[in-house]
Order: sequence, then structure tokens, then C-alpha cells
Amino acid sequence: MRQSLLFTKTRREAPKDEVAKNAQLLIRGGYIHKEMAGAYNYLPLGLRVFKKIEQIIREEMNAIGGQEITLTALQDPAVWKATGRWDSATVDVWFKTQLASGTEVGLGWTHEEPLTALMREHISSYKDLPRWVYQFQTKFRNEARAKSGLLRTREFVMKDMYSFARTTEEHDTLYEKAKQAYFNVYKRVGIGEKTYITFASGGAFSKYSHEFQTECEAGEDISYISDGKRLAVNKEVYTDEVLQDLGLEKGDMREAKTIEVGNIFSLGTRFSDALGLNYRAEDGSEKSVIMGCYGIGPGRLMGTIVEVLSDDKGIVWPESIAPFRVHLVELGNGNEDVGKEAAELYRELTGAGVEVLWDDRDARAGEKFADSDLLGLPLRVVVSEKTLAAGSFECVHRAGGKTEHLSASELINRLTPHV
RNA sequence: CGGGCCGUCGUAUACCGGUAGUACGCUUGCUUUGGGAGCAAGAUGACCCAGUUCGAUUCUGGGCGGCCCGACCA
Repeated sequence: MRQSLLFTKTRREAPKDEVAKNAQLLIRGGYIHKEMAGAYNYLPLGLRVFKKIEQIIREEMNAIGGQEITLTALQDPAVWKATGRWDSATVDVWFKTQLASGTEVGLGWTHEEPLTALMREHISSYKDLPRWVYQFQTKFRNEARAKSGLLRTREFVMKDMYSFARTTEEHDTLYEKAKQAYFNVYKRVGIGEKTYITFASGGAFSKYSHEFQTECEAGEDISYISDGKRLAVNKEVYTDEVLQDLGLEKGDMREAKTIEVGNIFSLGTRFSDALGLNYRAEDGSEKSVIMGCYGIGPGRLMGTIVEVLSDDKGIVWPESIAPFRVHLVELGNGNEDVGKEAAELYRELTGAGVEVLWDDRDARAGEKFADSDLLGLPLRVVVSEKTLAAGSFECVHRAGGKTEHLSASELINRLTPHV
């Protein structure tokens, strides 16, 4: 797309009320806009990144058999009362409101209850299991303190998946598959190396839950990482007993700040029993469905990626989630030939299926380069009188800064898959 | 939820109990053109409500909003 038509603009300075690096850079780049504390709007560039992250997650969930749905944000208190999670003393993040009639409703902060109730209509036999269901849906959580930009907000989209199994053994195989799918997601969005599966409190339903924690100074959590075994233990359960249970030695663990980028739980029959989600087994007996839940917030993931990968000049997007792969920077200074060359290259690249942001603005080189660094697209291709004279384009990789001089065909060859 | 700090053009900042200044951005013109240009001319601002005062953006109180530390965080 032509940058001159993009309605968002970059800013030289970050707003004073944002301290978190992810919020500062994303706001300066025009990716997001803060609506209020803990609530951010996604602007064109930010939405493109968000959608790409969402799509990667979607592909990985589909790969293990997930079926996508969308549940409502408006929640009927009845199902929550059945599980004891309607009371605000028990769950302090509820946003509650009323219908015009005075009937109380809640804004969903998670969806075990409504989905479990819904599945009663569709699961009645062992033949109906196992199943995976997931959604990308807006959650509302009345956090006492929103903070750290996209890392902790009051309104956010979450991919929440739920598994339904016949037995704990079957559940365990589903759970392991989900773990692998999650690893795939972190790897594909560029933070695989810094993300560790982490043992955390299992709550009332099982001994442990698993978190995916990404090592980062901006993190709210403290984890103890075993580099040798590539796993971690959340500080909340870091005891001698747990270490022994997991076969870990205190001396092999190092402390680090981490961001929780995913969390998966075994739910057992906590919800199926409370809401009556049962199935008829082969022997005719009535049994409870064994459930699991699996969450990732694409927005928090986006914030984490900015925290982990950006440098002092701006954002550094991995190719898989960059809003565009190529930043075509035209330094024309009114030279018509440069403009023509840029237009031609833009046509060729987009024709080859490469996403290009074309900086066709009437601005000086310094400003364009600074903006380009800030926006952080993976490859900057400069077209100018210089490159015209040289007969090749200057291509600079945002990550690492490597510069190459390539012809149009070499560039297209590089950017498109070979058949 | 406890504690602290803060609220001034679009953004970032300054000063002041008596005409609110600067930088970037924006508009117009000229020059400039490979790392956030220069000159000239413009437009745009005190969160809300009360109180003190001849006069409040400034002082006091309350409200609303924001950030930070802590607590909390299926």
C-alpha cells in the first residue's frame, strides 16, 4: 500500500503516560491507539500484525483438529452460578451490567461455563468424543491495575480452546498435542528460543498447569529456568517438593523475568459435573466428560514480540507477522525517473504476491529512514537516483542490518517461493 | 485495593496570582534533498466543579483521568 494514503502517522516522541516499550513503539509507529487505560485500538498496521498472529494460531489449532466458533461476550449468570463463579467475591474481574428489564448479565472473562453448557446439546455418546473447540473472542476483565501496554489490558482478544475427552488418558494425549501446537505458534512468531514451558499452579483441578513464559525484562512473572531441559518453574510453585517431583536440581535453575504468553489447564470434570456434560459409554454407563482449556492472547503476544525483538531505533518484526514484508522507500526528490522506477518495482512485487508498503511520501531521506526503522518491516528496498545509476536496488535487512544490492528479478526471486 | 507522582496547543515540554512561551507536527511561500532541513508568515492550548482573591492556568478542597510501586491475576 502507498504510505502517502495511510491515515496513521508516526510520531517522534512517545506519549508521556506510556512507559512500556511495547506501547511506546507501537503508538509511535501508529500501530495502536490507547482508548483508555487497559484498552487499545488497533489501527491499520497494528491490525495487520494482529491478524497474522491470529492466523498462525488458527492454523496450528486447526492442525490438531480444532473447530472454530464464536461465543457471545454477554453472559447469562445462570451457568456461572452453577459453577460458583458468578459471585464477585470469588471472581473479582467481572464486568457486570443489566438489560433494560433489569436482568443481570456479565461480560465474559473466559468461556468454560457457556461452552460446556452448549456442548451438552451436541455430546451425548462416546462416539461424539473427543472434540476440540476454539474461538478468538473479546474478553473483559476488570483488572485492578492495567499496565505495561498490550501486556495487561481490560479488554482483549483471547484464543481460548477447550478439549473434551472420554478418559484422563485420552485427555492427556490431547493435552500433549496442544502443547506441541503452542510451541509451533511461538516458534512461528519469532520468540520460540526465548519461550519455555513452565510449571505453574494447577488450581483446584490438577496438580500443575502449564504456562508458556517468554524471557523478557518487561515480564511480570518470575520463573526459574533450566536451560538444559528447556523448561521452567513459576516462582509461585518453586519449592523443593516440586523440584523433586519434576526431577530438577536447584543448582541448574536460573531466575528470570518472564511474560506469560500462554496457559493450558487440565480441568478434569470440574465444569462437566457442575453443568451436567456427560456421555454414554460403550458399556451403557453415564460418564463425565474430561475437559481441558488452552489460552493465548494475540495482543499480548504482539506486545511481547515488540518487547523482545525491538532495538533502540524501533520495532523489528519477524517476517511471519510483519504488516508488510517490504518497505519500498522512494527517495525521489521530484525526480520522475525515480518515481517511475519505484512504481514499476511496486507493481512487480505486489504482482508476485509480496506485501509492500511503498513510502511514496514527499519527505526527506532522514525522516523516511527513521520512520522505516521505527515501523520495522523486515526488508527495506531503497529506490533513488543512486540506485538508478547503479542499476540495482539497495536492500537492507531490518534485523541485523545486512545490506545487499539486487536487481528487480533477483529481489522477486528472493522473496517468492521457488516452484 | 493500599502507597506515591502527575494533568498546559495534535505530541513533548517551560513559565507565571495579572497578555501562557518553546520544539516537533499542521497551513502558505521560497530554498533544500541519502539519516528526523533552513528562512518567513500563520492556525491551534490551561481536565471538570467549588472555594480563597479585585483577578486563579497558577493557591485550597472535591471529582474525573493517567502513570509508577506493591497486592491481586483461571
